[in-house]
Amino acid sequence: MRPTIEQVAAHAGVGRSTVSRVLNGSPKVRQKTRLTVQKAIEELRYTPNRAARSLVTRRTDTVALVISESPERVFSDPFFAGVVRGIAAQLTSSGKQLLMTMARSSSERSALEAYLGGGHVDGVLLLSLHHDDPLPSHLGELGVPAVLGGRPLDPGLTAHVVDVDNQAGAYLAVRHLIERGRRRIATITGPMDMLVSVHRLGGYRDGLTGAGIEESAELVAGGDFSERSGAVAMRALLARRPDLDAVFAASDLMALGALRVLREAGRADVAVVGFDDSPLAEQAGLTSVHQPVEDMGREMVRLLLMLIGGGTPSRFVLVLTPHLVTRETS
Amino acid sequence: MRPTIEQVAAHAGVGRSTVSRVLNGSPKVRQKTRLTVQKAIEELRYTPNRAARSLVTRRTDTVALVISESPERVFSDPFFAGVVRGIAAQLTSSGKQLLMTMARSSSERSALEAYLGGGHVDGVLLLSLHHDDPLPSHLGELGVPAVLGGRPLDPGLTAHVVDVDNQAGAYLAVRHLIERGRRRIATITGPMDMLVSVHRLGGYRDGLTGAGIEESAELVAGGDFSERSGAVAMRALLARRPDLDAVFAASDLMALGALRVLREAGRADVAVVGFDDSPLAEQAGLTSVHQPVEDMGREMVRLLLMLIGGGTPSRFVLVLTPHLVTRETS
DNA sequence: CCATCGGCTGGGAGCGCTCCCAATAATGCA
DNA sequence: TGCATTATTGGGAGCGCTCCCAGCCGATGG
Repeated sequence: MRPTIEQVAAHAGVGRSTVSRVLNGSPKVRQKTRLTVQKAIEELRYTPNRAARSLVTRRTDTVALVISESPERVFSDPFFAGVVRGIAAQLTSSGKQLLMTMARSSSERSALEAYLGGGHVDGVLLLSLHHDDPLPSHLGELGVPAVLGGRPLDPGLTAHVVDVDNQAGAYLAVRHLIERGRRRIATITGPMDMLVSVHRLGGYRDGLTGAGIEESAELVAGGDFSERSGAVAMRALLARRPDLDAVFAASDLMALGALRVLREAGRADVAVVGFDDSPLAEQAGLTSVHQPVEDMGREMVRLLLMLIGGGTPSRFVLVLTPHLVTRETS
Repeated sequence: MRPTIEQVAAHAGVGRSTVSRVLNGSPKVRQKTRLTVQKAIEELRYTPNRAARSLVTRRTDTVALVISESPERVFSDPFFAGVVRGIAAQLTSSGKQLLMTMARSSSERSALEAYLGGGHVDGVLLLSLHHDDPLPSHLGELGVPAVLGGRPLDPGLTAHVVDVDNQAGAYLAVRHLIERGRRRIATITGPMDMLVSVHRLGGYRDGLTGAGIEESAELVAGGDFSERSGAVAMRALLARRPDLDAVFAASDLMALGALRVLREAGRADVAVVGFDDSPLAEQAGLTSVHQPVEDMGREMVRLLLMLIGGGTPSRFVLVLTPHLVTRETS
C-alpha cells in the first residue's frame, strides 16, 4: 500500500498540513521542520496521490496534445517531430506532463472527447485539425482551454491559434522561382479540407498574379502531403503539361515524391521547391520554405499556459513568419 | 461550473447512487429509471470527474507509453510507428487512454518517474530501453505494472517482456541465401552493446553452421544500424573478400548502404538481405526479415492489461516470430 | 387481507489531498 | 521580564465519486 500524507505526517511527528506545505513549497515552514518532513517523505518513498490532489485543486498538471492523424502520418511527417520537440521543451520547463494522442477514427475521437472533458487535463493542444472536427467547439463549451496549431478552416470557430503564414511562405517560393526565370510553374497542393492547403495555394496564386502570369488549372494537382501522393501528382502534371519548368509542392515529402518522378523521367530541368524545410529537405538538397516548427510548438504551450493560468477573454491568433531556404533544386 | 453527480441526481429526481449505477452500467436499475437518468445526464452535459472516481476506485484507465528516445529518433524510425499503431489499436478497443511520453534527459526522466509513480496511470509500456535505465526496477518497487518492448540487456532485470525472435529471424535470412545457392555469406552487424545485435549475429552463425558452412571472421563487419555504416562495412568486406556472394545486414538501412556500394562497384551478383522490412525495404525491392511490429504493440498491451487486471506472479516473456519477405535483392 | 420476499433505491462513509482558520510557539520591543 | 506581534502549526471541512448497507415498495402466496 502506498503511504498517505497522513502517514508521512505521523512518521515525521508533524501535522498533515505541514507535510502538504512542504510538498507544495510553501515558504511558511521552518527550515528544521522542512528537513524532518523531507526525510520522512524519503524514508517512506512517498509520492502524493494526484487524483486526490487534483480533486481539490481542480488542476491535473497535464496537457494533452491531440494530433488528428493516423500514427503513420504522424510518424512519417517530420513537421510533427519539430512541433512536438518545441512543445516538449517548453512544457517540461513548466513542470507539466504531456499527454500525446493520435486519433483519426470517430470512435477514438468520442472516447478521447469524454476523456479530455472529464477533467483529466488542464488544457489541450490541437494539431492537424480537419474541417469537420467538432473537438475545438466542444472543448470550448466545456471550458477546457485549447490552442490550435494552424488556423481551422471554419472561420466561425473562435479558438486561440498559433499559425505560420502559409500564404506568405508559398508566395516566397513562387516569387523565387519566377526570379530564377521560371514561368510555367505547377503546384501540388495538400488536402483541401485543411486551411494550410488553401493558404499555400493562395500564396501560389498571389505569386503568379504578382508577376502577371496567368494561372492554369492544368498546373494544379492535389496530394495529401505524403511522398507517394507527390509522385502521383507529379506524373499527372507531366502528362498534362510536359512543358512545365517548375513545381511548388505544399510539403517536403510531396516535393521529394515529385523529385523522384522527375528524376525517373529524366527531367532535371524542372525546378522544385518544397514546404517545411524538414531535415529531409536539407539532406536532399531541396529548396524549401522554412517553417519555424519548433517555435510553433513553444508558442502554443506559452499561449495555453497563459489561458490555463488566468483566462484571457479575447481571442489570440499568433502568426509566425516563414522564410525561404535556397538549395540545389531551384 | 461542471455539474456533479449530485446535481444530475436532483435533476432526475433520483438518488446519487442510482446515477452512479447508470454510469457504471449496473444491471440493477429499472429500465425506466435508467432512461430518466440518461436524459438528465444528457441535458446537463454531465461528464464524471475522473479524479474523484479514480480516488476511490484506484484506477485511472490510462496507460503510459514511455519511449526513451528524443523526438527526432522516435519520429524518424518507422519501427516506432508500427509499434505505436499496434498499441493504440489494442488499447482503444479496451476503453483505456494512451499517454505517450518521450524522455531522454535525466531531469525529464525524474519528473516522469514521479508522475508514473503518482498513481496517474494503471500501467506502463516501455520502449527502447537503455541499459542504465532505472525506470523498470523503480516501477517494480512501486508496484506499477510494466511491460518492456524488447528484452533489456541486463538479464537480472525481471520484467515482463514482449520481444521479437531476432536470432530466428537472422537464421531465416541466412538459410534463404543458402537455399538460393549462396555459400560465401557476409554479415553486417549492429552495435554489439545491444542485445538485438548479438542475437542477429547468433542467428547468422546458426544458419551457417546448420548448412555445414564454416564461418570466417573476415565475413563479419560491424555497423551501427545507419545507412552510412552499412556502406562503410560493405566496402571493407569487398576489400577483404572480393569473392563473397551474399550479405545479411542487421538492419534495412545498413542493407541499403551496402546495396549502394555494391551498385557502385558493379557487383549486381551479390545478394542482399536486410532486417526490419520497413517501408524503405519495400520501396527498394530489398529482401528483408519482417518484424511483426504491430503485433508487438498489440501483445504488449494485452500483457499489460492482464497484469493490471489480476497480477500474475510469474514473469512473462513473449517472443514473436519474424518471417522473411523475399524481393528482388536475393 | 396480511406477512414475506426480493428487486431497487437512497444516503452515510470515506478515498487522500488542499484550503482555511484558529491555536500555539517564537520573537521583538519597552 | 512582560506583553504585543508575528511566524508556524494542526485539524476540520469538503472536493466528487463509489461502495456498502439498510430501507422501501410492489408482488406473491397463504
